[in-house]
Amino acid sequence: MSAARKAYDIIRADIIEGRYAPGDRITEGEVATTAAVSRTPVREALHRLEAEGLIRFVPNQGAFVASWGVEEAEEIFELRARLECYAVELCAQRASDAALAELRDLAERQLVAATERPRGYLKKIADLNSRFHTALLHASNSEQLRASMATLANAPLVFQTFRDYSEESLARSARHHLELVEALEARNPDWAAGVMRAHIYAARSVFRNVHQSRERALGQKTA
Amino acid sequence: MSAARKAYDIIRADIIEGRYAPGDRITEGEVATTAAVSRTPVREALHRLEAEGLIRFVPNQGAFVASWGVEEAEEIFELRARLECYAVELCAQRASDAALAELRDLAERQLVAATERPRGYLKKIADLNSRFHTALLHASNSEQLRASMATLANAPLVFQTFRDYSEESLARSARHHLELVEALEARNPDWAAGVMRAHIYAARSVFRNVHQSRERALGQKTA
DNA sequence: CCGGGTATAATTGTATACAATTTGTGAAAG
DNA sequence: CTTTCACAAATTGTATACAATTATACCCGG
Repeated sequence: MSAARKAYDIIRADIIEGRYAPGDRITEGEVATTAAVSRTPVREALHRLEAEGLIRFVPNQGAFVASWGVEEAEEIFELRARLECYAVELCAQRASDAALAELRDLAERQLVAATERPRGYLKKIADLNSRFHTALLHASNSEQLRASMATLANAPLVFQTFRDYSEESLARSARHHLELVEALEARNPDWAAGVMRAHIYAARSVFRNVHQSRERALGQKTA
Repeated sequence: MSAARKAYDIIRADIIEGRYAPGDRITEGEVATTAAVSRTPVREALHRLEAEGLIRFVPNQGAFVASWGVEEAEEIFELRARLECYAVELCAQRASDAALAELRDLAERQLVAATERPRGYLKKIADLNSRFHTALLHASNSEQLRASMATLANAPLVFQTFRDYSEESLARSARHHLELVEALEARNPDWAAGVMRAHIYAARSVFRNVHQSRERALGQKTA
């Protein structure tokens, strides 16, 4: 594995898993030491992460972990709704049978995990969910779309909220995926887009509820 | 100006203005020489351009100028339709009066240029058009949207097709901009989005016609 | 004449060294 | 005691040097 990739993986994991807090400054030297590579590939990784929206660069000051307000989160959901709907429309026209089979497999395993809830099922669901959306994007086979979506691959947003999903919401999310596959197998772009819209807006609704709960909790704490 | 920015500007201009053909390989050393900087900032610029979709990286082989088929062009128009519609919806809610005034000014000047056609009006229209869409994006005030659109800032597509616009198409494009401003001033997101959709799909139509003409011309040539 | 393989050259990937800018500290003046 | 200026430490930005990988050219065998 290349040194740049190594640095990228480490920094990304540190951000997503919360070892860097939003707004934190990431110094190149520190990462270079922990990753046991030089600063050059670290800079490369940081710039890539900036393009993906996980960090922001300030000239001559370095990299800071991006922080989203609730407003920006709403925008991300809106953008995902529009772009992923387009993705599934393309999929309905283009996806190979093999790709559809893979999507079905992922969706079915996610539904099993969501209903049977084995040990560590939350992590498993998050992983399957991520792979499902990635596979979808891949099956849409559009380089331009992939590039646009890359900036929204804000896994933190999805990842962090997953543990706040109710059991029913988790199952519904998995069922959305399954219905989406059905729509794709039927080669019906409108159906697929409709399911995807519902999927994203349902996720936004969960996010809003969680956020409001947190706000209330904070309000009581400070009061 | 930083060396990285310098290299970025040079490479980008070389691609957009056709000095690099699609599929061409860009070697770091060559750029470093012409830009009079070291390879380090050149690599940085290349990676940024990759994020913006203008070039593609192959590991251990370097950077290649991206090439779009007609299929990819269609995708870019689709993506622009969806993203810019969202942009104007945000604008209708958020844009300051000053921003609206600037947009109106740009649109009016474009209409004048399109109807009176002074010397060098094509370049002027291209410039005003570009500034209009940039101002729109800025007024929408969404960092996430800006990042997503950056990957589609494929000026080559817009720039090259402008000289193929008929006089009527040029005027219509300018009128679209004016009506869009009117919709924004009325704070009506649906109206604004509708105008934008029409605007983009009209542009796509022109592109298709031009493309088909070119195809025919090529067909006769080779026949 | 053509295909394969090896050696050489060119290019990318990485590390290190240096320059430029910023930030933090501390002492002196008010 | 606070503020301001200067200096020092730290960090980013860039250049250069080196290692690893890939492309090319040439020679040899068929």
